[in-house]
Amino acid sequence: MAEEGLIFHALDKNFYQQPTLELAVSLLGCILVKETEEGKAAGIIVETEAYVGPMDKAAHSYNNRRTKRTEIMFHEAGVAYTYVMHTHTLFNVVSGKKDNPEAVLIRAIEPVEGIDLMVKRRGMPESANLTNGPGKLTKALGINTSDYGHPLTEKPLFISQGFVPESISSGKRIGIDNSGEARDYPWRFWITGNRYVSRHQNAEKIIVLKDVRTNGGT
DNA sequence: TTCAGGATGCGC
DNA sequence: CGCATCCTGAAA
Repeated sequence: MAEEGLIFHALDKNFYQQPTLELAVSLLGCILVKETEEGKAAGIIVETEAYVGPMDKAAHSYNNRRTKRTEIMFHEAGVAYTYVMHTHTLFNVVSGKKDNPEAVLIRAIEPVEGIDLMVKRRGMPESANLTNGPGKLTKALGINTSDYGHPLTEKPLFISQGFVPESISSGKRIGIDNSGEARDYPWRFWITGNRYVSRHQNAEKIIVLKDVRTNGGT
């Protein structure tokens, strides 16, 4: 029940200084943590998508489009990019060098702490449905547009070192069918077989990483 | 499977 | 103003 007392340690700025596609992979297995007055909630990142700035028609920052909303994507890596789509908040990790508007969308997490709080916020019993989508996980964690621009190296919203996935799959991104050729880029990544992944899709490629990398570590 | 909800940006 | 969108839950 009460999985309390887990200690999370925020990854430092250097972690985010890797190319966006690599960061999207490295984030898998890391822990996303949000603390509020209601309590702490955290989950393992199990699904990501890369959005690679000016040359990616699916990115908000395509063609260096710079608006009040996309402004934070031009910031140096390691801050939060939140925005509202329809009635849901989506959470991205800004990546790339300063003035390179790139980001990684967090699409799903696996709860590890504060599950009761997530159940309460989502208004439904515990199941994979709690956090298996980009709009669902923000609601479960209490992430909203007030987190826009927040450095992910600091409380109350941060990313901690976590686990090293044994296998990562990649495929086309979700929900970007009107983005021309970018539609087919295999820039979606997920932990192979994880039950919190938002949608089933045949992997174009499976990378077995066990013993090949360390996760956010030294 | 379809569809509305309703924030945000952008073109007309 | 009208329309599209990195989505979700409910209805059919």
